[in-house]
This record gives sequence, structure tokens and C-alpha cells, in this order.
Amino acid sequence: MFEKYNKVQRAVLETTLNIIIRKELQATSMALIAKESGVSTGNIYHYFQSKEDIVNELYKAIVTFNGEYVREGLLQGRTIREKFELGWNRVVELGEKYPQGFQFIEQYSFSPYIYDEVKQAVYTDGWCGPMDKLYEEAIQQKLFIPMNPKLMVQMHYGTLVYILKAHLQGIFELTSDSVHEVIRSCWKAVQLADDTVQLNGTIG
Amino acid sequence: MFEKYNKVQRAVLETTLNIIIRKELQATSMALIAKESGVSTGNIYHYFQSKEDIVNELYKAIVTFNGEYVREGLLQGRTIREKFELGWNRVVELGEKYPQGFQFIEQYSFSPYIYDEVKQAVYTDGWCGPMDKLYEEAIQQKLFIPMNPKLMVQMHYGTLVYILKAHLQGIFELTSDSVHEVIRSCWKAVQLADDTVQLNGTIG
DNA sequence: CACCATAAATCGAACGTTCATTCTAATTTA
DNA sequence: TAAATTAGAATGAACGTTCGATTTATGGTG
Repeated sequence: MFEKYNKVQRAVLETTLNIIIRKELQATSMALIAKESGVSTGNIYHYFQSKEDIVNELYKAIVTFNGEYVREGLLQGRTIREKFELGWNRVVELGEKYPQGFQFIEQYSFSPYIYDEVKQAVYTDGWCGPMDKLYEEAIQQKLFIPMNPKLMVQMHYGTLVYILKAHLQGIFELTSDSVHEVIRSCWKAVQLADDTVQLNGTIG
Repeated sequence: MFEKYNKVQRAVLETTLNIIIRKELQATSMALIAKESGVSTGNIYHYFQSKEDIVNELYKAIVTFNGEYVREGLLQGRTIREKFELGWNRVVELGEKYPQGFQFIEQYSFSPYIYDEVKQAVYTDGWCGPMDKLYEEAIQQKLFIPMNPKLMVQMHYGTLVYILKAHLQGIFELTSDSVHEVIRSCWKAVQLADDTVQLNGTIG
């Protein structure tokens, strides 16, 4: 997750993420980060400008990592339908494999603590852009209903975020089957009606 | 929103909500709450046990308010389909009319700062319980596919939360038409296939 | 209605603690 | 031996909370 950073920076970023999720930004003091990461406060300030800087760097790193991971999935699909399924599957995988990163982005994407320029990274380094494009194509090819593609992507992302949230809170289990079913129902939600009829039979 | 509280409590809760959304919990000091609410710190502690207490009371009040508002919508519908549309419409209305309350719940529903007992309020005083029941009925009546109703409710709530979030961040506009279209597509996502066929014609 | 005694509400200065950050000295590395 | 790295005590500001004083409301008595 933090490959491009050195040992000290990585320890600091990992520890910070850990504490923020466990205890809340408010309770994440530099003294605690120093203690748990094994890096002295003085040394932390040698690699980071401030506490704000650490948290924003953390945000940027996670968004970039997530972006690469999902885009890789999108690339692997050949048809639009395949890209759709592989892409969203990767989003769910991220939530399951890296729950702290997922929770962190969810909790702080709205926070004033994260600089606006850093939030923009979602579109430049994340997966939103490529996903928007995929939806535009799907509309052009009459697979999806004519709707604002950005709105559709948000809808589907929200769907997955919330089943992940509920899953992480232990409200229900998530099997690969149920995830698949959810993703299929996302497709169904926005597919052009003609599609369904072609699948089920001919009009009277 | 804070009808059951007295003047001072209301001023404190409203101010706190305001500052938290504007500046972040971390930057919400008692001194600032006192200054902006016009209530001295000493007097705040006459009505609240601690800062934590204020924030948790705020959370509880908003969840209860939202719960009442959505349940009222659910009651007004006669058919399942009507309840579905009116209920979710109210959720969107809440996000539009009371964006601060909406954002606050979104941002802190995962936070360790909110006591677990207070989080439970979503099910006891909120609208999740009644909505779950509606979905169970819809499954029994073969309107919806056989899927975990809790999972379905989370899916649809996530859908609406994310179009609201994007809307509040100014990514796109939300008309009552587009909201209606989104809610209809939520229904479509989980409706039993037979339904569609009956609408479109007979199977060849 | 005036008076006073008691209680409730309100205030803001003061307290002790904790915080982010700095600084200087020590240590390691090249 | 010079530069880069690391350490942790020191600093001053800011924090949540407390407390004694002051104001306002209440209700019984002459």
C-alpha cells in the first residue's frame, strides 16, 4: 500500500491509519504515533511537515492504491459487461482486504481536514474517471438507460459501499455469490428495457 | 429538529452541529461552542456532562428525527410500491432539507466517538426496522427476488446516500424527476423477473 | 404588593493536562 | 570527518473541565 515510501514514512503512515480507525482522528496524537510506530516525534517531523501533512499524505496514498487496483480490474475485462463486473468486484475486494483504508477514505472524504486538492485525486489518480467512461460507452451502445453516467457510477458505488459497511459491522455475511448477485442487480437497475425482453421472450 | 430540548440545550446542539460540519470534530472546542452559541462554558456543563455527551446527544436526536420523518412517509403509502417510493423519497428529502444532519450521521456513524448504544438507535428509533419489514413483505409477495432484505435495504440506502453526497458536493444537480428515476431503478434492481415480462409482453 | 430567603441558572476566570511542534545534542552513515 | 539521521526533553499554546461568584427566578410571609 505504501510502496513508494521509505521505511520510516511507511511505519508512520501505517501506524497513523491504524490509530485513526481504532481511536478517531481526535485521539490520534503525535506522541501516540511516535510510540506505536517506534519513530521519535523529532524524526517524524524530519519526514513530514505536520500532522495534517501525514493525514493528507495517507489519504492520497490510499486513493492512488485503490485507483490502480480497480483500474487493473477494468482493463482485464473484454466486453463492457465483463469490465463492469471485474471493476466493481475489485471495489468490493478492496473493502474486504484493506478494510482500514476503505473505512478511512469513507470517513474522511467529506472532512475539511483533507485539502481540496488532495480530494481531487479521486478523479485524477482514482478509478472514477475510467468508470465514468465505461458507463458512457454503455449508454452509447444502448446497454444502459440514458442517464447521467456520473450519477449512475455514484449510485453503484454507494450500493457497494453500504453492503461493505454493513458487512464490516457484522450485520450480515458476504459471500462471493451474494456479492456477484448485488453487482448483477446493479446492472439490472440501469439496463435498457429492450435488453430484458430480448432475454425473456418476444413482445406479444 | 431539537423540539424536546430547552432553549440552552438547543442552542448548544445546533451550534455544535454547525461547527462540526464546518470545521471537523477535532476543531470543535468547547470555547468555540460557547462563543458561537452564546452560552458560557460553565453553563454548558450545567446541561451536558461532557463534550462527548453533547456529540452523542446530537447523534441520537438526529437519528430519531430522521426516523420519524421517514416512517411517516412509509405510513402514507397504501401499496408496497407506494410505501417504497414515499419512504425513499423522504430519505432524499432529509438530505436536501437538513444537509448538516445528514452529513453528520454519514460522517460519524462509523466513528468510535459515538457510543455503541447510541448507534443502536438507528434500529430502535430510526427507520431501518420498518424498511426491513417492507422488504420482507415484498419478497413474500414475490415482488422482489429472494435476497437478504437487510442487504437490499443497505444497497438502496447506499445508492441514495451517494447521489446525495455527490449532489451536495456540486458534482451534479438533483431534480425531483432524476430522484424519482433513481428510486425506480432501485426497485428494478431487485424486482422478480416475472414482473418485467408481464409488463412487456408474453413469453414466446 | 413589597420583602426577603432560597434555589436555580449563568458566568468566565482559573486549573491541570495534553497537544503539536521545535530545538539541541547524540548517533549513525557515507 | 562531514553530512544525514535520530532522539527525546523543552516550550508555549490550546484544550476540556471545574469552581466560586453573580445574576435571575421562585415562592412564602407580613
